Amino acid sequence: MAVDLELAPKQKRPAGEPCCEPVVYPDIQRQQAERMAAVAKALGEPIRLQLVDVLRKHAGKVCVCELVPLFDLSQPTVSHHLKVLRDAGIVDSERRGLWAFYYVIPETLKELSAWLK
Amino acid sequence: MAVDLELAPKQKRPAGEPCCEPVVYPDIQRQQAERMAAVAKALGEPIRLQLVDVLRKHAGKVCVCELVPLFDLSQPTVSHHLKVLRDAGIVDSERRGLWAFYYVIPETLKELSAWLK
DNA sequence: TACATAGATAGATGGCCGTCGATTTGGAGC
DNA sequence: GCTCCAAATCGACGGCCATCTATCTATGTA
Repeated sequence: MAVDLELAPKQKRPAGEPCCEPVVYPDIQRQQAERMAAVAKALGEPIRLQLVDVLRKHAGKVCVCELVPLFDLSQPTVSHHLKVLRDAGIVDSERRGLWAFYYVIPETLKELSAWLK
Repeated sequence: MAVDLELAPKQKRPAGEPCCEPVVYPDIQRQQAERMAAVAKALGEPIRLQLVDVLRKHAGKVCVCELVPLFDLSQPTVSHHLKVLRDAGIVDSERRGLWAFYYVIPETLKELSAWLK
């Protein structure tokens, strides 16, 4: 059984002892994982990922009034999801008169993409 | 106001009419977005992303009994999170005697990484 | 001024999900 | 058979979150 390269309990140990040496997991990695998890969480809702998908398909910025009819959801619900995406730093918005235009911030997605790779 | 390249309401329209032409959003893209959202959702919990982080730091496979003491969580909770990751196709496991060894399936992460890029 | 419209916010509701302790499963060894 | 142990599953609880309707804010127009 080739467990040499693997992280396995080191040996048989007396009952009552902890099962194995704790693996080190540095705080820096922990913090970055938490940051990435926050971005992933925002993308974890199908509607939000679809919003991102639509937004980045357009070079410019997309009016909210174009986004709402794409989904079988109320306007406040879409507005809520856009806010979640904005709070996660995935999109940003810009107001022009009555209209609000949303656009993707590519760096945030790139950051997660790089972490996953 | 330069909205030429942007997705903006096309014109003033009579009251009562829908606010704008619906943007086309093909079902294929919708389906893939939903698949990617499922993966992102599984990664959206800090503990789960940390589990993935630990697993991929090791070339081989990691025993559950090594993972549990890394977090301030009960054994059933860690087991639950591992199951969520496995159901999403992000990790898989292999039993050897009393121990269970988990490992990352790199393709799934690559797929999401590519989608984000 | 008043009115209409786009989008954001507030508050309520229902369901999902993370967590736990208790129990079960299944393999190892006696 | 029996016991011990690692891991998974069960059942319950509590909090978070997606959704809605209703309302508010802000801007444009008459």
